[in-house]
Parts: sequence; structure tokens; C-alpha cells
Amino acid sequence: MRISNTVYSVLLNPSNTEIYSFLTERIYRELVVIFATCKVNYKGRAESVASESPRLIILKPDGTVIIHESVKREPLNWQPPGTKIEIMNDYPLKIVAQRKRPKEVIEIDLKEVFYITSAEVKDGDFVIKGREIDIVNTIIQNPSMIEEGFVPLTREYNTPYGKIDLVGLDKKGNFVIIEVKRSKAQLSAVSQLYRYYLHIRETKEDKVRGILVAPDLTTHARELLQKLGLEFIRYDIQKYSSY
Amino acid sequence: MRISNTVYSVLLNPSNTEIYSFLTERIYRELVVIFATCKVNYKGRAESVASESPRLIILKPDGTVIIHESVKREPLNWQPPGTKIEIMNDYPLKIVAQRKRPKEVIEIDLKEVFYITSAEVKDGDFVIKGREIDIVNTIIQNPSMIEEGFVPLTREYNTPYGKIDLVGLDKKGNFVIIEVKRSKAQLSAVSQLYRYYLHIRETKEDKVRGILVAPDLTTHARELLQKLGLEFIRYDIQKYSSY
DNA sequence: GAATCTATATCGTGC
DNA sequence: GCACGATGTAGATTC
Repeated sequence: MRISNTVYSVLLNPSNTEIYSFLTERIYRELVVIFATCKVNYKGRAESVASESPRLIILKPDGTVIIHESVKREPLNWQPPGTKIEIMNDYPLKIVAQRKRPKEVIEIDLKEVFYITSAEVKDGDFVIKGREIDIVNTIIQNPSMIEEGFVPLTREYNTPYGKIDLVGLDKKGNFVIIEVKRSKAQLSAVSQLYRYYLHIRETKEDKVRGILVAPDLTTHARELLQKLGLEFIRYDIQKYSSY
Repeated sequence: MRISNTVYSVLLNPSNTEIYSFLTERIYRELVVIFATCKVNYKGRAESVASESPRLIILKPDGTVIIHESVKREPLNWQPPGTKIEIMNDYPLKIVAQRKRPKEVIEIDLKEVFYITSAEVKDGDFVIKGREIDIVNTIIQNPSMIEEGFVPLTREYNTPYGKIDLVGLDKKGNFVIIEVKRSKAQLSAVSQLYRYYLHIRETKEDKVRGILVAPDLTTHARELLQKLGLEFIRYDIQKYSSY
């Protein structure tokens, strides 16, 4: 079937023979959607067993396998891109999807297949903004939002204890370490900053300051921050949303 | 259409009128799958714009919205469960999915709808094992895997600075803090343990030990661990996989 | 390939 | 509802 430039096919209540030839012809080439009752077994980093039930199965041309039930954003089982997908012409028909690192395998036993569809899909353009990196950019363009006299030096500054979002100097020449969070900062953000802070304090002669930049932080995060001698600067997303 | 106990419906190349009545009747009741060219705009914690392109749209009865392209395990855009989904009978037909906290909205402009399917789905049983909690259970049942004389006291021990996986006493009566990781431990695991360690050392008179239990840890994690005076115990997943 | 961090993370739990 | 940690996290980036 063809509409505009998109070719797609639909099989309703297909026989096993139809399913097998349909799938073997189309996997890795088209976006395949199967609605069927199935059992699913997963074994790898963890293990899972799913009893027979109707589910939605998606096979992407890049090797991704996604199995959904009727609830949640997260799939019941999955395999990421690069997975080796095989259709086993057994009774019942079986889809085996495995990858090497980590070694993981999903087996899908297809019981009743209600429909299968397949389509050639070319991806469109996608632009996203408002991520952490955008905030770091805003700081570099508006260093005074940290404080008067702040001079950004390096972003993604590498240390053995992790990458520091931004390092710079204050007007007194102190080393300044900045960790940015795009949403309310939690304990882990403070720990992360403290890890960098300790490392820089040990390896640099200069005085060091650690600053957490976020729209807000939790009560416990604030307590810990103060106890550790670190600083907080509120990032008002409204104020700098013009970029 | 009915096969066994599963009722499902398929519309091929539906008209706008058909799409509208089909969707309004079925959202929040059935698992709906749409394959269509569409534009997608998202605005909330971040923002995104996706140009017109064929995509797979899933509307779950719990309010979940998932939009997939032909690559990746992760959807292009989404809304989690609890989202308010509306079908707007405009030209073009539009799906608006919004939630309050955080305030986020997705607008999907449907251009050409190739097919829509819908099905009543009751979820099956699902059992998973091999998660962190299973390792903690194993330790509690085999305390000697920590060391001779170790006595587990409390799991999920609450502190202002986070929940400690397991606390106990060693044979000398020292307080022992245990952080468990199911895969190779990284810097953040060491920071996490250290946060708990500092807190307990400050609030308890007793001597305190912090132990990281994991199958392995990265080089830098090991360095930091040693520097902070914390300990590591290897958890051999093979050895205790019998539970 | 290993290590680290971000994510519109999502999800579960405890308060 | 908030805070916090786990996730079979996935995905991007750097080394």
C-alpha cells in the first residue's frame, strides 16, 4: 500500500507461514509492529518471565526491540539498537533477540498474532533545547550571573574524579568549580560537586570555591552544601530564556 | 474483530471523521496505535520541535503517550502515565497531551494517517529478579560474605543524607555501613557511601566502617575509596545465584 | 571499549 | 506531593 511517499503493509490474522515470510523479509529494513499474545523471557544483567498476554511488539530497522503492555512509559522488555534479531520458524513462532555486551537475550513466543504492520520510515528533523549544556552556555555568555568579576576558563574540565561542568576564576583569582543542574538539585549533586572540590583543593595550590548552580535545591542538599563549605547560586530560567 | 478474548479494531487510511470518532471512543479504554505522518511540538522542562515525518504513536489507557521513529529504544517524544489526552477536531487533526506537574504539553499534528489500531489489553504476570534488592537479601541470609562475625541490623536505614542499603555491626561492635551495587561501582557509588559514612560518624559515637559491595569497581572509584578510608568487598554473582 | 554524566529520564518507596 | 535511590536504565562524549 502506498500513500504519498510512505509504503506500508498490513497483515490481519496472518497464518504462521505468512508471519514468517513477512517478518524475515522486513526486519532490519522496515519499522515492524506486531500485536499478539506472547510469552517473553529475558536473561542477561537480570532475568524476567512474562506470562502469555496480548502485547505490542516493535522491531526497528536498527535492531531495537520494544515490548509494551497497556501501562507505563517504559517497555516491559526491550533490546537496544544493534541487537541481532532472528525469526525462528517453530511452533509456536519465536522471535529471538540477542546482543553481546552485555550478553543478553529476549525470547518472544508468539501465540496468537492479531496483526502485523510494516513501513519504510525516514526520520524527520528534530531540535531540542533547554538542556544542561544550554545553561552552561548561558553562564559563559553571562559570567556576571555567577558574580561580578567571574571569568570562565574551561568547560567539561576533566579530572580523575569526573568532568567539571565549568571552571573559572573569581576576581580574587580563586579557582571556581561550577556544577550546573537544570532542575532542583539533590544530595547527589552536592556530593558530585564535593568530589571535584576535594580533588582540585588537593592538586591546585590556589584557593578553591565550589558553586552549585540550579533553579533550586532540596532542604537536605542545602544543609549538606553548607556543612561542606560549598556555595549555591540560583539560576532563574525565566531571566535567561532568551537564548 | 474478536479472536479468543482479545477484541481489536483496525482502520486503514481513515478519513478525518473516522479518526476523530475512533479515537474519542477509545482513548483511556484501549491501547491505541497510530501510524501517521505528523509534526510534534513539546514544551515543558525542555522544548522540542519535530518536522513532519512518518511516526508511530502509542496512546495507552493509563494516559501514556509514546512517539517513535525508526531508531533507538527511546521515544522521540512522550508523556508518562496520568497525562490528559485530547483529540482536537481541527484541520489538521491534532492530539494534545498535557500534564500539570511538571507542566508539560505535547501537540501532535496528524497529517496523513495510514492506519489506526486499538485493542483491549489486560496485562499479564511479570516476574523479574537479579536487582539490587536481591543482593541485599543474599547478604542478610549470608552475612559471612561480608566477613566473619558481621551482624546485619537494618536495611534501608534512613538518614537525612539518603537511605543506607544495609547497616550492621562487625565482631568488634563497630557500626558497618554497606552500599550495594549490582554492576561495576563507579565514582558516584563511592560518593554516596562517603556521604552516609560522614553522617554516621558525626551522629554516632561508635567507630564506623563504610563498605562498598559490588561485582567490581572502576580504577578511579577504587582510588577515591581508598583515599576516603572506605572498604570494598567483591560480590561474586555466580557464587550466590542459587536463591 | 571503559568511564563518566545527562536525561523532558521513569519508577518505586517512604515520609 | 517531595525527596531519594535504583534502573536490564539509554545515550552521548571523552579518553
